Amino acid sequence: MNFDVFKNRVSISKENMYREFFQENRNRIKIKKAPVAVKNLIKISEATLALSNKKGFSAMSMRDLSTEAGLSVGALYSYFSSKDELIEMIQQQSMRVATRVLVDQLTGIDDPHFKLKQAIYAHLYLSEIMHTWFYFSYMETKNLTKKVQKRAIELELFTEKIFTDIIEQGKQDRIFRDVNEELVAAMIKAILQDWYLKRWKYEMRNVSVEQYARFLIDLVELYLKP
Amino acid sequence: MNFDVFKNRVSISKENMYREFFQENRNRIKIKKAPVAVKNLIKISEATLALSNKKGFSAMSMRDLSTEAGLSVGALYSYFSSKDELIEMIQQQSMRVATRVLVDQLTGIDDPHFKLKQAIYAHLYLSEIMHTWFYFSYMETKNLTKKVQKRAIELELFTEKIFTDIIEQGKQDRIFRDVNEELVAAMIKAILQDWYLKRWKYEMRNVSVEQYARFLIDLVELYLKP
DNA sequence: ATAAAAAACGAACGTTCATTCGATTTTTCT
DNA sequence: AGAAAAATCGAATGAACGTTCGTTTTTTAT
Repeated sequence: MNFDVFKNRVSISKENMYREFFQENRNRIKIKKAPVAVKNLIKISEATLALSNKKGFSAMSMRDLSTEAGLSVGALYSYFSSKDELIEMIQQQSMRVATRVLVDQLTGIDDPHFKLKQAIYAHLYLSEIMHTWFYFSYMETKNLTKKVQKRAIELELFTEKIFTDIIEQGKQDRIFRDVNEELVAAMIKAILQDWYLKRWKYEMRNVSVEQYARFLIDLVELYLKP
Repeated sequence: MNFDVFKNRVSISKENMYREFFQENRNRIKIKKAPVAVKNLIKISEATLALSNKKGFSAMSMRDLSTEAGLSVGALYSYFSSKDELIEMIQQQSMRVATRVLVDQLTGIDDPHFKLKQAIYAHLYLSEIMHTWFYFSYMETKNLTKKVQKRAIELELFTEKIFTDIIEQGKQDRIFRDVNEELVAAMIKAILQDWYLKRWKYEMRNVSVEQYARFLIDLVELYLKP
């Protein structure tokens, strides 16, 4: 599976993401019209992630955000009621999309070899499409509210469990050798995360997502071979 | 090599570290007496790393730091002239110790198998001893001054090159098979970093440093076997 | 014991922050 | 076209920030 195919299949339209989000939060958001709200929610979300990833969320001022998003400071507060709520909003929205895509990509697949491969591709490609959010989530989680931290940790463990389960299944089927599946899963996650955390390095060296995916799959398959 | 042996061998004494640092920066630091300065520099450094790792460096106020370090705000400014300089000071000090230990541990070793093993142990054990600084360095670098960022990137590439060089040597000696050494080195670094970035996870699961080191060494040796 | 030197103190300063809200502009509806 | 509703604006507010500096306390040297 190559990157473009995945991108199309998933077709995460930010438009759809935020329209759905707006419907569910009509009561909290002061804006009435969906098209206006969706357009600005996207601008705000992208500006927040861009600024946070550049100099850190707590160093990002609302004046900075106002400039970057092209909205007045007052207007920003029509979409959320505090800096903390802004983050909660972005996190809730992004986490939902990410988990939905991951689960969708894997349901119905039984063969551990294939499922493992698919899980790696899905993770990697997803982090490529939603790069700014993945990076933000990793780097800022510890600085955010307890509520947001808790959700982030749950996601980390949830995605890791996807791998643990696949490996366990493979062991039972005698397809994989007897390994410590928790350590292998943690190792896979660490390598997946390095891709979006050290983008500058891989770009510098002209390593493509596909190459990286192949490398990781080969590594894991070799390690699991009975 | 187990952790305790390493710990004794390198004997990174904070006392010595900061005494050396004080001697070199007598002109900048307003404090005259070495014992006083060293004692407080250690307190300040540890308090800074603890607070930053909990809620982020830019969210840490000088009043917070004053409380945590047990020194008045005014007294803090006898040791550095600005928040930025404080970080530069801590980084300079820690980076020097880290690189010195790594280089010392590897000079004189020729066998690629053994050198690779030693490099992994040294990295892992060092990050265990200097955990707060490694964590801080990873998480905060992007929020700091350009000067400090540049030094951090250089260190990342320097330590990665240690691995690239070992693998290259092993390939030439026909001990390792023909692999993309840049990707393998990046993978090793990612796994090494995961150890100090996700400590909570490995503690939760009772994984020891030695176990983790063994796992990584086995993985790499298996991957490199001709 | 006392004076001088060193260290620590913390209120005060000017700036920047998140957040608010009455005024203004833009859009919608008749 | 004009009135009502929706959206945007940005100056104002008070709290919190990094940093300074005259004063007080502690240590050192005589």
